[in-house]
Amino acid sequence: MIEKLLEDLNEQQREAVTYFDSPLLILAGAGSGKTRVITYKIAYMIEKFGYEPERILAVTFTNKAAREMKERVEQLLKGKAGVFVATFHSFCVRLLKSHSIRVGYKPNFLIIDSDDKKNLLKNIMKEMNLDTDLYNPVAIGSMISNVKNGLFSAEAMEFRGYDRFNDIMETYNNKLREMNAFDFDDLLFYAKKLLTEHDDIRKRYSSFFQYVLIDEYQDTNEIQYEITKALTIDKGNVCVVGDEDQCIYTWRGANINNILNFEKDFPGAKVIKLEKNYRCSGVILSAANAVIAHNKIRKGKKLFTDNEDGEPIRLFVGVNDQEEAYFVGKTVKRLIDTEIRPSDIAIFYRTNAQSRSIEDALRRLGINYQIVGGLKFYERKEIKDIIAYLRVILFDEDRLSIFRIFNTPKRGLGAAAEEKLKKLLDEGRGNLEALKVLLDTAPTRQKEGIKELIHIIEEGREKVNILKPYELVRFITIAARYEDYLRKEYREDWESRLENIRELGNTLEEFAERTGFKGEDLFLEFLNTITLSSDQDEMEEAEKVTLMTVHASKGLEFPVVFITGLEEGLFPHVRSLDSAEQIEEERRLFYVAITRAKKLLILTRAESRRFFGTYRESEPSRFLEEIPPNLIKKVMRKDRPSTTQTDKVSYVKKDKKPKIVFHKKFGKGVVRRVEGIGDNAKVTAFFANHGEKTIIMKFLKVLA
DNA sequence: GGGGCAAAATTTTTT
DNA sequence: ATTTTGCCCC
Repeated sequence: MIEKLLEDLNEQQREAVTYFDSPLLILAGAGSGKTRVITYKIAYMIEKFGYEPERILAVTFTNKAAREMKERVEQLLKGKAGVFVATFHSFCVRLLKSHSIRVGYKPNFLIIDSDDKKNLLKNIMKEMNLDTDLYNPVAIGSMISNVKNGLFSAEAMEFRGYDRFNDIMETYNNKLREMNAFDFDDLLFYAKKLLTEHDDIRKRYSSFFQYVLIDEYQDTNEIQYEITKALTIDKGNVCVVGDEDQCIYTWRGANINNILNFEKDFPGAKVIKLEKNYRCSGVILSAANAVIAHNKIRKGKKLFTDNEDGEPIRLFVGVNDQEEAYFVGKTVKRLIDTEIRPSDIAIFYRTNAQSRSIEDALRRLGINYQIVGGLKFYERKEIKDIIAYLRVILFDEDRLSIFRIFNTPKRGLGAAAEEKLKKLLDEGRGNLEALKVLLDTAPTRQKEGIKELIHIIEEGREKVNILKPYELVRFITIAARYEDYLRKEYREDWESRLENIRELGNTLEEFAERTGFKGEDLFLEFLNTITLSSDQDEMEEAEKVTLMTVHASKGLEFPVVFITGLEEGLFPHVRSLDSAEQIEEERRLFYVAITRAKKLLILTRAESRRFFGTYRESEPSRFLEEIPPNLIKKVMRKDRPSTTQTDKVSYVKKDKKPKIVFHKKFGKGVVRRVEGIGDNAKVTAFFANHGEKTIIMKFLKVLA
């Protein structure tokens, strides 16, 4: 049966699937059927050689990709396969679950996100009385990350004038250890430590896994390389798949040399190039080839395709970013009005800040869209608050979360009380005990607030293994009077925030059903899973246009792609102009963007763009000149944006009859204004007995 | 301790 | 231009 499947493949793909004699590097050009090759290879191993699925390790870049790969293998094998598909981070978590004791951690560890990391560093540096100009928490955080990833030593930082760097990092690591918590880098760092410094562990896993596949190998860092090597160097049972032309994460430690030097690092390695592109139109592929040919740091591939040339690439130049956004919106609308589905369209930009003007334009034109990246569901304040309560209930030593909820909602506990709590915790007490001591010494007007907190923690701990997960969320919401707090602090959108908390409860229930975890374990697993969720993992499959940064678009494809902001200083970004290497990375980024497009590619730029409130002239991106002019058709300005474009509110059209809506509490109302679209639109309506109210659309019924 | 105001920061890309 | 932070006063 598997032999029959091989007939679907071209010669190079087939060779890539069936080759097992030595370590294998598959240089997979964009759209060359890489996922197909990996899934067929896994199916082939199982069918032909009888490999045990759970002893095949496949590492992907996102959880979404992992899920899809698993599904596709199971489709091929017509049944459950149980292949071990993970991201590097989730693989490391699995490893640490079993062996964390060896690196001085308990197995029920917590993973902290970058927000926690920032707060922790902020506290540490405040305590050390450091100049916040030089010692910026986020900057120091990324330096710590670089040190943990082996990019440079702590001494190098001290040499650069950060003479307290080592102290900060040590304190930071100690605090994490006291909290039994890992940051993102620690997961890789300690997993690598397990595999390289504990030979029994390395032997156990390298003999357990019959084969290891690593996808997106061009974006692996030093530590990930070491992990790969530790797992496979004995038997050479490894296949890495990647494309050096798509390496776009060197700034966070990805080492392009991992892929460039694979043959040196894995003796006897074989290299197979996949150069036939099945995704892009001829025109789009020619443009991509022409652009990437300007790079020097590469192994060199030349993609070709049997696809038709297709439509020319369009280029639009707007006077400013708003006109650019308006053009994008209008064009999207026209495409949707004809034959294209919204979910077939993606709009890319270099920096998150650019999304704003595009969003405004789409909203004004009534186009449904989703943003991949940006503020994630679990990063919303109300969600982080409730999660902090959960964490305090679960982890007595979680110092970050106790401070987050200490006076949220307000319960009369200010800076002085916080300072006292801090002292008590510094003396080595757990959260609960510290609060109890605090209660004894607190002035009368603070006692109630502290009692409330103690009650939530004690009661929560009793209930955590008894209540259903969403009931615990409800208990917290009620016990902390969180709904009152939302009503008071967020008059505009408290309802949708409360709805988000309910959604958190639902997600917990689903997670419980799907994974079978219960009680404390459930919450712990859930928290760690959401911390490791990527932007793409949160992507919806709804009928919406998708907006995202070029980085976030990695691995995806769309029939229609817009690449916006093609200007010097923006794309390539101004912070990447100092070196040839950085320019090459920007070019790879542009190459990634181009090759996401299947049928139609639309490029845009603006002659002037707003930065920090003031307009600045901008030159066309050098990358535009690298595309052969005969592939491009310039689009002329036609309809200008309306002169009232500063006005973000779209008023109800006058020629239409007034809409009447119904609300559970306020009754019938007449719509005055609508801001936004869909379920999340803010509707301002006049209610006979309650006056004008602004309500989220999903809480309203539209009456005929 | 919290509300109100002025000053300062914001924009690279993220697991 | 908008959002976040920091400071002052009640």
